[in-house]
Amino acid sequence: MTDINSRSDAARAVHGVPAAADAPVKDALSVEDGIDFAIIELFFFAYRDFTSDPDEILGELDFGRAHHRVVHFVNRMPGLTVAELLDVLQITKQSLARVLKQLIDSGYIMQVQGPRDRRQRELYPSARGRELALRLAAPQSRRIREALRQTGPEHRAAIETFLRAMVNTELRPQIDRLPGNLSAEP
Amino acid sequence: MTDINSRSDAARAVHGVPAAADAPVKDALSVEDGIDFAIIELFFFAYRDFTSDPDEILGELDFGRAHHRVVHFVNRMPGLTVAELLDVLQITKQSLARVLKQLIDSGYIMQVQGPRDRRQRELYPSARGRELALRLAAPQSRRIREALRQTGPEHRAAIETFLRAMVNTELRPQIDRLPGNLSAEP
DNA sequence: AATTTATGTCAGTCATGTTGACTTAATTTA
DNA sequence: TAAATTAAGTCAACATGACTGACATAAATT
Repeated sequence: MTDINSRSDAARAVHGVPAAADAPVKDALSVEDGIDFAIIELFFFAYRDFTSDPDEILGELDFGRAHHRVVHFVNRMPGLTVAELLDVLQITKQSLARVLKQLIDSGYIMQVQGPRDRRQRELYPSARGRELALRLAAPQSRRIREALRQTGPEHRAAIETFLRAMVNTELRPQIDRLPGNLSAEP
Repeated sequence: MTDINSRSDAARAVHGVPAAADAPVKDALSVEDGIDFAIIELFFFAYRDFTSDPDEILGELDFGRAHHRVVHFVNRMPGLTVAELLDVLQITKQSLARVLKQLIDSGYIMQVQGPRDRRQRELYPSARGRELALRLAAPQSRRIREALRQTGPEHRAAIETFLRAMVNTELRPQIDRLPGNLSAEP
């Protein structure tokens, strides 16, 4: 085991660490510091467990979270183009390419040449892809249902409003365009 | 560009894809399928933007999200041991080792030999580490404050209850032990 | 006819997670 | 006290999913 209090010169250069070791801070950061730690941490733990349910199913199929996201949005917005999918996921096309190829090769997602613009590829789920999307969403939906039950279902609107307000303003129109959201079609 | 409707034999073997191409499913998955897509998607988008704020600060320091989590919990639970930190983060010690070493080398986190059990290493932030934790938490807290304002602050309790209920039951005691949460000290 | 756009692909890199094997020092147990 | 267990650290190899940059093809637009 190396010396318990040592520091490399390289780190000192990058971070400008003073040569003299300062004292360890022993008091905990707390709400008194003006930061909403309760919700910050709840959000972290909640999201971690929220994603763990589908992860198990995905593991069996040798898929990852990236596959989940693609399957999800293709099922929610069938016929969307590759460019539109990239826009929703906010990743690069090189990043999408691998998982999309795997999903197409294994028959979960199908491509159809764009009817107006034949350069485009419209993405659709196959029956198998539809089934997978439902299977992945089911445990998440169950978790939400149970959490809402514990909270009191009358608070549903407030929770939706809060989560929507947590999203960057410029992305909210995109969310509202998803099917089955109150604000969608007339 | 390769044939738009082709499928490898390998994929067919693993996933048991039928030889005949089935038809693309053209209707969108929707609330009518009995799944709470609204909250599933809001949670996804909200968490993505929630983590993007600190990501920018971390990028400047050549740190990542893993560093953020370590800095956060060491500041919230100063003096916790390596084993306790692993328990909170739910990662392996080899995974933690890299980022923890970097944080110690660059003077954000300090180790103190356990007073009772000298095998243990208690982790504390330095003044610099405390400062970083606050700097990373600030934009997240601001986002939450603004979202709560839009929702109506009277719904705060419901939102906390909901998020807490989204966490796996067995982890809730751990959350409640964090400082400044109503249910903590008397 | 030239340019732009939509998609796909190759190659390399990085961050962060994993498993497995092993060491050292300290504590606990038999 | 000797043996076993525990806390922490380390080495090596690997997987996933992100990134950048460069380039190819076909189709649409200018």
